[in-house]
Amino acid sequence: MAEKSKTSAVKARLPRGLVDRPAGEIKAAERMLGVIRGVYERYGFDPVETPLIEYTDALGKFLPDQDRPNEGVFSFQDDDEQWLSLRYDLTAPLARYVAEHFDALPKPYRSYRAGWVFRNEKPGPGRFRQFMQFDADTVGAASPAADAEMCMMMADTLEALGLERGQYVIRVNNRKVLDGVMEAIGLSGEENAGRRLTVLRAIDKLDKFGPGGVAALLGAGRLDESGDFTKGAGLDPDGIDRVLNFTGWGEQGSGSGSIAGVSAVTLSNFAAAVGTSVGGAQGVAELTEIEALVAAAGYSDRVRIDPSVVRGLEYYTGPVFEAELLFETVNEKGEPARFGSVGGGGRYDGLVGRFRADPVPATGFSIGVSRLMAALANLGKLSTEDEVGPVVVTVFDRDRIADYQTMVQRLRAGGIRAELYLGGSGPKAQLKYADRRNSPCVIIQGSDERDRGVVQIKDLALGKALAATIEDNATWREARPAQFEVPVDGLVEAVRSLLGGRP
RNA sequence: GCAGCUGUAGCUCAGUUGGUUAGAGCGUCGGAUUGUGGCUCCGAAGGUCGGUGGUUCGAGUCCACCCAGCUGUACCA
Repeated sequence: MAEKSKTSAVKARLPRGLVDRPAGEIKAAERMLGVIRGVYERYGFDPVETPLIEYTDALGKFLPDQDRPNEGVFSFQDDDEQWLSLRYDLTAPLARYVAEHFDALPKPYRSYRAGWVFRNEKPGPGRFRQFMQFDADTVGAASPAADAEMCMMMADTLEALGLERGQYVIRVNNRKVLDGVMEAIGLSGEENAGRRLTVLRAIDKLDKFGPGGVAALLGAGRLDESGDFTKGAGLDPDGIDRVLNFTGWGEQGSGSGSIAGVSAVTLSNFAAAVGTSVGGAQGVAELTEIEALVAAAGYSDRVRIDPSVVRGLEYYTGPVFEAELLFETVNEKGEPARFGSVGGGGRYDGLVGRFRADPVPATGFSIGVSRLMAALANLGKLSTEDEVGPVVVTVFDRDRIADYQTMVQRLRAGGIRAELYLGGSGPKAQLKYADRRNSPCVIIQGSDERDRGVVQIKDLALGKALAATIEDNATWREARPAQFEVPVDGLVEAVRSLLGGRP
């Protein structure tokens, strides 16, 4: 008897933060991507694809001059010692692509792409190290009309996927306004760069900690439940008040708390909050124009100016957007949970310019496909049921595999998904196999049927329904529920009509 | 990175003050039924008890260190 060598066996295991995708999920995802693609195409965007791997320096903010690329990015060295990385978003590779083919592309250049991106960081619930994004970008258009279009297209996309109005909102802010406010409270200048970042991070944490927690982070700092202390921005009480009021979480009536007609109120609030800041005033002007375009197109109920949107701290230079789902749901533990952000974007006027002498304005939006898919599944807007399997032609007589194979080919030629049972087990196991494959029916031809020139067709779904009323196995087998026979020549037609009667 | 919690069969878990051969349910496979998927019944396979070292006559159980996972937090293009 051969010893099983357990110690030498490689353990089958998936690296953490990564997931396998079974058939049902892949098919559901394909349907969903098809819907998104349809909307983007209708808006006049064209597909473009770039590789999963880029030179590390092309990906952006990461140090060409350090010998080790930043953590958070999967990187390795080519045989010529150059650093390569897996892309961590789709925007930086697009900027590289546009810069490399700048003269050949029509400007403004409008494109979309779906693809896997990778982040080498700690995974969490709903956060993976490989996930899919679906982006659309307009490169070479400085007009706020390009930003407004992005927001409206996202709204259209979410509705095309089955979300109803009121279940989501596209929130819009402007990085220049945020900078203007900080300038107004005395945080301008190089020496305050760190504190500005802390303030932005604090604002971004509203959904997690609420206004009280944000106030703590703006001031001295915050102690979390585990006893960990996060150092704050160190603003004085007046500065904290002004930031909170600006965001609308203080006593002011604007901002994320209200819904109808807020944008106009928020904008006037902004104008006051940025004070004399030139950049801030410019940001307010851009938002005002976006708001006017959105209103004119009838999207004011879905696209809203909101001071709490911060987004990527590094490369956005103007308007920033975020698509947020508003409905509550329950997680697997039965606790109420919110899906929150399922996508975002903004204007990144500096990104293409890193590769060229002259700046190139650009704006785009990115959808987190996996997260949005989870939300849609939760809402029942995405069918994740098992697909109907193939018709299985069973092998009751090992010597006549060629005959069975012929039946399979006839079914396939008739446009029916079908397969020959290729295992080595007996009839019982074959039926069990077909059941697990979720086959609509199996084809049976033993010697009896062969002699009479017929085949048995067994409707598995109907049989399952009938089984509920039968208790003992002898009767169940005797009755052969939902099974009928047809002449061999009528096989394809009979299967087709059986399938046709299915929902 | 920091903090807390948890590691026993493929999965979910039980395992007494430290005591003989570590159990259950589900799942898997086989049989009852060699021409028929469900139900039922019978049976089988499946474990370095996360790892290493220590205490002890004796460790799944106690101690130390390490590893992994989960949760929170930091960071997040």
